[in-house]
Amino acid sequence: MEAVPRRTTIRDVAQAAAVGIGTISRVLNSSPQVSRETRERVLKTIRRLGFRPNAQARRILKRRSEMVCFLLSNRDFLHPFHARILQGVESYASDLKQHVLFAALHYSPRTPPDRIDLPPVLQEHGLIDGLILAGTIYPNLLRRIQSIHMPFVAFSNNVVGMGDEQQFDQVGFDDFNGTLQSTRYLIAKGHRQIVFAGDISYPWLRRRFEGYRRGMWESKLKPVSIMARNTQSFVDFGQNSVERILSRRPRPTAAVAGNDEIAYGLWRSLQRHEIKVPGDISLVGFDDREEALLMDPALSTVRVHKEEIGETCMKMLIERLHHPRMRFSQRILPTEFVIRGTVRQL
Amino acid sequence: MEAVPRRTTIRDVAQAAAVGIGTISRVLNSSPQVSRETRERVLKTIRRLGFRPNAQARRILKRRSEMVCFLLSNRDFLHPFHARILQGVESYASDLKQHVLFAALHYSPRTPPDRIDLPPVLQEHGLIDGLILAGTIYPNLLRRIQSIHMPFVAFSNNVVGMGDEQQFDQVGFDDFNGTLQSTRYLIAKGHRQIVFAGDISYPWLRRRFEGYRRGMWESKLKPVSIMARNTQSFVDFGQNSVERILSRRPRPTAAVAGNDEIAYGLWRSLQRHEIKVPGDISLVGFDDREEALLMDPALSTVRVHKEEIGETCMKMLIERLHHPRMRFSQRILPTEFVIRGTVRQL
DNA sequence: GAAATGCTTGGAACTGGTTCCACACCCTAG
DNA sequence: CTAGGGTGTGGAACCAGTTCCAAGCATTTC
Repeated sequence: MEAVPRRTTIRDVAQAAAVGIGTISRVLNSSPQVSRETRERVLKTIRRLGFRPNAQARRILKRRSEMVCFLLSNRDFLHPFHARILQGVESYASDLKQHVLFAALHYSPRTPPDRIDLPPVLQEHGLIDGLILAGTIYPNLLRRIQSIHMPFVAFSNNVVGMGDEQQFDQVGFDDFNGTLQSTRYLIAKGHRQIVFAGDISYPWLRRRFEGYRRGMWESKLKPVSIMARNTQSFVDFGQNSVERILSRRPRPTAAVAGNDEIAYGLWRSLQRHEIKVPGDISLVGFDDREEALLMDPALSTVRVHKEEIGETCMKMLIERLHHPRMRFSQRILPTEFVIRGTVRQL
Repeated sequence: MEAVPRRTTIRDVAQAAAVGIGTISRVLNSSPQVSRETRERVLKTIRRLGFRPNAQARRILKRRSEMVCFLLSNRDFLHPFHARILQGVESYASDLKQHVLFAALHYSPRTPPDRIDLPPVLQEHGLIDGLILAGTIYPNLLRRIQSIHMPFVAFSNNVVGMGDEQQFDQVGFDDFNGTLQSTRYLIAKGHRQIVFAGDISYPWLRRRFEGYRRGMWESKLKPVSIMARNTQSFVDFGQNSVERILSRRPRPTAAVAGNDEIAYGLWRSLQRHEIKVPGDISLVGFDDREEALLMDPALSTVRVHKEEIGETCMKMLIERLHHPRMRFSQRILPTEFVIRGTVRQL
C-alpha cells in the first residue's frame, strides 16, 4: 500500500504549544493536574494543528482495545431478530465509547473445539476485549472460546445441548412464561381445544411448548403438539401443520405457534383452505417479528425486546471486563404479550 | 478496570529461542530472509509459549488498522436488505484479514456538515482505514466525511440529492434496467394496461419508474403512475393504492410495484377485495426481499444481489486505500428478473 | 589466496501514545 | 527566614511491535 504521510503527533503539539509531552497527554485525558491557562493554550494548539490522537498507540499502553466483537455463528443470514440484537449492542456500546466489530462464523456442531477455525478477529491478540455470541451456539464453540481465555457473553436462547451448566455469562428471554401467558390468554378468551405447532427438537421451541403445556395443565386441559414432517423452513412447517390441525376431532379453535414464522405458515395455508382467522380459528405467535405485522389481521404474539437483549449483553460484558473473577451471571428478560387481531372471543 | 496480566511478548520468545527480536518479527511476517532451521525453532517456541502477537502494536508501525467501518445512516433499523450488504462486506473482508466495525448514525438532512455528530469510531484517529456508507445518504454527510479525509465507498442507490456529481466512489445496482426488464416481461405476456405503484419522490423509485416508462414507451403504451397519499410505510402505500388501481377504466391487468413491500401491500389488499393474483391481476415487485416469498403465490420480482453489493463495496474500498489518488469510480451491478407465480399469460 | 557476493542474523532506533518520578515554584506555618 | 506541603510541569522510560543497518559467515569468482 502507498505510504501514509506522517501525521501530527503529540510531540509536534508539545513543541508548538511550548510545553512538555506529558502535559499534552494530561490535557487529552482531562487530568485535573493542569492549570487552566496551560490547558487552554494546549487546546487551542490542538485545534490549530487539527491534531487527533492515534487510537492504536493509546491501546497498547492501556492494555484495552475498547472493542468488542459481535459474533454470529451458524446462520446463513443476519435475520432481523439478530440484527436488532446487534443494534442494541451497538447503541449501548457507542454510549460507552466502545466499538463493535461484526464477524460471522460457520462450524459443525461435531467439530472438536480445537479444530474450529476462528474468524480473523479472534486469531489476533489484543484486538478485542470481549465477545458477544449470537446465532446457534454449540458446546464445542463455547469450549473453544474459553480455551483462548476471551471473556464473552452468550445470547442464551439459541444455545444447544449445554444442559443446565452455568459456566458462562448469558442473557436471554423467557420462552416458558411467554407461551404460558399467551396460552392463558386464549383460555381466558374461552378457548379449550388449543394445539401447539412447533418442532420441539429445537430446545427453545421445547421450552415454549413446556410453557404452553403448563398453561393447559393449570386449566386441566389436554395439551396437543402438532409436528409436521420434512419441512424446509418454519413457514413451511406452519403450512404443513394445517392439515393435521384440521383433521383433529373435536376441531381445535386455537393454535399456539412456536414462533411467528410458523404462525405465518399456518395463516397462509388456512387462507387457502378458506378458513378465517380469527373467525374460524384463533392464532398466537412468538417473537414479534416482521411477519406478525404482515399478516391480515395482524398477529397477536409474544414480544421479545431484541434491542434490550443486545444492550444487556453489552452491559454484562463490560461488567465482566471490569471484574474478571466475578461469578457467572444469567439474565432472563421478560416477554410481553401483544394483543392484535388474531384471537376471537368464544 | 482491573489490570491485565503481562503477556508473552516478542522479546520473551526471542530469549527463549535464543535469537534476536528481529528474527521473530521476520518469522511472524513470513519474510523469506530466515533459514528453515531458525524458522522452525522459532515457530516451535511460539507454540510452546502460546505466543500471539499484539495487533495494536503492529498497527502503529504499519500505519494501517486493517479495519473498516460499515456505517448505517438514518435507518431506525438494520433491514435484511442492508444486513445482507453488511454480510457481503464481512465475508469479503474476512478473506482479506480485514475487520469490520458496525456503527449507526442519525442526522437530519439539514444539519450543516460540520455540525453532524459523528459516531465514536470516526472521532478517533487511526482506528479505521476507511468507511462503507449505507442507509440514506444526504450530501451533508458526504461533505462531512470528505472534510475529515476518510476514504469511503457509498452504496449509491439511497444517496439523495447529489445530482450527477461523481466526487466519490460508489457501488449500486441498476434500478432503471430492473423495471425495464420486468415491464417488458409483462408486455411479452400480453399485458397492455400496466400501472406503476410507488412514491416517485424517492430518487430510487423515480429511477424505477423511468425504467417502467421506457418499457411502456417501447411498445407505445401509456405509462400510468399510481400514487397513494398519507401512508406510513411502503406496505401501507401498496395497500392504499389498490382502490386507485381498481377504479381505473379500462381496468389494469398488471401492476409494477416500486418495491416488494409495496407489492406485498397490493397483494394483501387485493385479497381483501377477493381479487385473485395472478388470475385477475398480475404483479411484479423489486428487490427480492423476504416479503416476495411470503406472498401466495410467491412474487415474481427483480432480484438484487445484496451480498455482491457489499463485496464490491469492500473491494473498491481496498483499491482506494491502495491508490489514494486513483480517479473515483462507480459500479452499477446488474439485476435479475426472477419468475415466480404472480404473472399470468393473457 | 584475495575479493566479491549472498544469505542470515542481532539489535538499536523507531512508532505515538501513557506513566511516573524529579523538580520548580508558591504559599503557609513555625 | 526556613521547613513543609501542595500544585504544575518536563521528559525519560516504557509498551510491543517493525525496520533497517551493520556484521558474521559461507560460498563463489577471478
